[in-house]
Amino acid sequence: MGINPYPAEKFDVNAFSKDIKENYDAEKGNYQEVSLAGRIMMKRVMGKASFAELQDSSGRIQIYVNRDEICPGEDKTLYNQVFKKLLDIGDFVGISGFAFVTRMGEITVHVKEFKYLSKSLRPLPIVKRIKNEETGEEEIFDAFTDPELRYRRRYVDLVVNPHVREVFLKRSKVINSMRNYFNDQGWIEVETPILQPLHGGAAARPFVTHHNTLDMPLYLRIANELYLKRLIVGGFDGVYEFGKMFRNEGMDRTHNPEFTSMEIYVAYKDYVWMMGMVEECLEKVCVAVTGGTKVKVGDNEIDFKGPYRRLSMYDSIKEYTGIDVSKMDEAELRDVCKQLHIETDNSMGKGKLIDEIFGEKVEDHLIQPTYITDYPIEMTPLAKKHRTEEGLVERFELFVNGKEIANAYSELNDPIDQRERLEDQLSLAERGDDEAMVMDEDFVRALEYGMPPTSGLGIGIDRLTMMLTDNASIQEVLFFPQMKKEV
RNA sequence: GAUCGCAUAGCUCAGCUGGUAGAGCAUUUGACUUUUAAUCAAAGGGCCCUGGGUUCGAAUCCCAGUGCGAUCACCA
Repeated sequence: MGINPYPAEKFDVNAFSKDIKENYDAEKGNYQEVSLAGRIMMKRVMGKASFAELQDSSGRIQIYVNRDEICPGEDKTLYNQVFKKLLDIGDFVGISGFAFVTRMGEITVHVKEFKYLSKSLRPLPIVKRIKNEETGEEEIFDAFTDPELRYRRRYVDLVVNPHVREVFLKRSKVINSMRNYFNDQGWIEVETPILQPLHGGAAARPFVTHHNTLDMPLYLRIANELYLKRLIVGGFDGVYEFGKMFRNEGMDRTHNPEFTSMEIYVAYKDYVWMMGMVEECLEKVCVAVTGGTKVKVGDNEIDFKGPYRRLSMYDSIKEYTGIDVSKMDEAELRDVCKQLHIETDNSMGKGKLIDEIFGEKVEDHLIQPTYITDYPIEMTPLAKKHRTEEGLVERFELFVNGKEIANAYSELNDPIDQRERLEDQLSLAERGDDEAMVMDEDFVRALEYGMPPTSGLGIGIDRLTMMLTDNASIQEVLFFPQMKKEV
């Protein structure tokens, strides 16, 4: 028939379905020469006239096709063969025509020209949506819901499930609004190595790879903290990076082997200042993504409007267990764990025991955004010692809906203290702790050149997006979550 | 890593105590010039996840495996 199913030339679009549906006014007579392109998602043929639904990037709109209008001469092939027979759901077409309202009251594009843009060889899942006349709610039939198929063929998921598309648009807004906020403060977006000779900056098992020319092992980064602090040494006042981190650990609904974190370091600040910054930033992000400061997460309504409650870790334990652990030694803490029915083992030090109690008894209660401050020194080798409290560091984590979404310190900039703390980690590693940090001599050397007092912050972007889109699974906020091999 | 659940047509799902594989939508053919989950008439469509076993006979029962999900443990 001489029809190219995959034409090379461009097709100029001058309107989107959403704009037409929102702004068409029969009295004004606007949108009388529109060109749209998209996929055919439904077809209703009735002899010499037909209706179809065209889906473009903004949504769907009904189109009306009349045989004698798209085929004015004797040759009715374009309508009878091409439109009625060959055109399948999922095919891309370009149309030109004018907007009007049907007898049923639906804004529709009356097609004058019709062009094949691309053929779909595989059938799309057909998802039907109908408005229930009694309730007014939209009911969905034959939804494409199988999680395995949705994740493996995300492209199909995105075509047929508009709510999925919406999640990823929000994810983009999370990152963009945060980036805009940082840029407005004059901080610099930077990039640091993903392939690192040492996997520093966090406690996790890395992925290992090998560089052929250098003939040396390289690690996919588990964190970028140590590199960002080198840049503060180098004289930047504020640096931040959005980037993928890689951890070779278990997978579940909140863990993917690669995930996105945002880390920021600002010179001449401390963790108290950082709490104020985070409040301001998250409030703006929440408004950008959801339109307001309140967001529904599961059964709770979270309000991201600052200021957030601030509670030291010891006080939080006292509040939810009635026990003051602040002066306890390791043996006493072990007794407390026993009393609270928390399992412990001998490798756990004082810091770990406190963390266990916190995790078991406090975390779940922290629904509205809450800063937990001042952590035991043992678990935090990169944070500065507390200015007044012995045995603690200047650190906070932000908890929302019972989950941690941000972690921040007054950064340790004393090179002698830093070396000792990393050496303590080494001895932990020798005792069998496979999550202990490694010594990074160059990083300590950088601190020896002098780093200004600095506050640093890390936010898990995937987790934050899950919260702001009310998704319980990380796979719902990643386009392509890691899957096992397809059989 | 442990426990539990699921796997049948392109999609969503039935399929009982074992006896020729089912529906709706989609697809194909035909009718229909403003329909809207269009309608009406007809047709095609299956490695019942894989491999063993029990049985005269297995989608169904048993064992093993694979994939996915949920809960738990570890972590962000």
